[in-house]
Amino acid sequence: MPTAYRSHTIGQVVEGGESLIGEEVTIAGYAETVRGRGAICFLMLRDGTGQIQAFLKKDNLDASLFDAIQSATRESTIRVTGNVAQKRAPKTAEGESPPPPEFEVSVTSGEVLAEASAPLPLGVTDEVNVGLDVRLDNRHLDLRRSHVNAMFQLRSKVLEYGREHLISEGFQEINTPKIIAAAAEGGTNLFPMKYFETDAYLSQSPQLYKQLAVLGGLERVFEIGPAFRAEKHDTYRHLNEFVSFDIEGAWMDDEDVMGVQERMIRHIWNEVASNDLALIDAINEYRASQGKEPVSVEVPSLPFPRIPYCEAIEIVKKGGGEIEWGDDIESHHCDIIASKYPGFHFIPRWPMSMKPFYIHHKEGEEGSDGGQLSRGFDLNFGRDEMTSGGAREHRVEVLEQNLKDMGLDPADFTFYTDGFRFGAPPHAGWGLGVARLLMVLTGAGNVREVVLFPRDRSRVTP
RNA sequence: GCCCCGAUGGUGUAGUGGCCUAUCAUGCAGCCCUGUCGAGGCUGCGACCCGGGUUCAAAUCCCGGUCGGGGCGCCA
Repeated sequence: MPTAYRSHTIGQVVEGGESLIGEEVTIAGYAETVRGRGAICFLMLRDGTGQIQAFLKKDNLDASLFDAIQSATRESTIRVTGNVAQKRAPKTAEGESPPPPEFEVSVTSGEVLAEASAPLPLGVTDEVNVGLDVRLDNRHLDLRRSHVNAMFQLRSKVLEYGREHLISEGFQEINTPKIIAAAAEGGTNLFPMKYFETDAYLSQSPQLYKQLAVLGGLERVFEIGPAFRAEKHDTYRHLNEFVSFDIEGAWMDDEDVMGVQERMIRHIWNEVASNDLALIDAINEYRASQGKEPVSVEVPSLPFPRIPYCEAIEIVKKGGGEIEWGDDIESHHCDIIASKYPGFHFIPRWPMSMKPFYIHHKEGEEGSDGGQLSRGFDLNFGRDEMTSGGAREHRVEVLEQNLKDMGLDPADFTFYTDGFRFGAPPHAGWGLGVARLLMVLTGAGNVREVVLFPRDRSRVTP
């Protein structure tokens, strides 16, 4: 649709050039390069949909406008009006076949909308590398780089396809509070805040609230929302504010929700592979310039491998890792497992002692040393954990015992446990780190790459 | 919280006590050329994180600070 500033997007002119030849269009964008200092001038304009060359001839337009555009700095925003024409073919080396026809706009009028300061804090099209910190300090410019832009377009697609899939399985979208009164789950540090005269915290997870929604009869719910953890970690995969893709479903167990998850991930990969490979190409073009292997969207087959905790421990032991039943499976252990299962894989049936109080267990399900197993699971991709989930405890007396066993006071959780006193459906769910999934899809080596304005231990701005 | 590493023009880098009035690329400014197209050619501009110390001499060695990177822990 035309807007006040343009009749066409650049993408429309690039793709529909043939049928637009001779037609007058108005386009607007960032000046990627401005070449020519004489009687003619080439302006490469870029908007969110593509890029195109605008051709300016001094004879064809107002002299002061010609000078203004010709001397415009890179990344200035410019609007031009002119006729679409086929570009003259570039010189090609002998034997090379000429490239397909391209189009340009032969400018007759226009306007410099906003001049960019020079020099730029980071080059949008420069070949030189830029450090992540400089990029994040200037995210507004970093985002103009095509592969970065592509990553965030993919992020939107991942959320869209994920939503789409869950809705198709009967899930409803909810929103839970991010300001909470008490330590919701324990186990992690929360950011304290003042809520008027009361002490409050930023929510670490929608866990307890999405369960209450299910207990209330909403049956199947999901939420895409922020979670906050006041942990001083400093790694490529942790942030203190992250977006979590959460689901919870009544009358389901751990195996049921693993099924939801693997189908959702397959759907996302499937849709990206059929609709969005241009975005992957933009990323791969950049990766090639950095000497990196291209990423490919390989739709995973179902079911994902299930490697129960006990078996995972054995794999780690056989692989030379030092680990005992009851230990957490750490990153270097995951490397051993990942060498056998490089893609997505579930690790179900963790020891109950390692899982939160709300995870369900079945009496009699025991590990090799007799320890109680839980119905909690993780989803990993390679060495990285994507998801934590499980069947939830729906028996209020067990729930209260679990709280006590973990050193928590049931009296602090009545807002939650009261939800179980009047009939509670067995239910299950999971939380998936959106950015971690995106790291897999885009090949990003750092979670900060795929988060617009990441919040880590030392960064609260921009 | 622990371990390791780093900080040089706007950006990315070279540099291992004197060869540094500091390299290269990119950028920026100007000129030339040009229907260019990763345009090209020429000229110029621009930097050693901060504070102490060692030394005849410090970008370089030492101490402290600040900021950053990698790994671990913990987790999504």
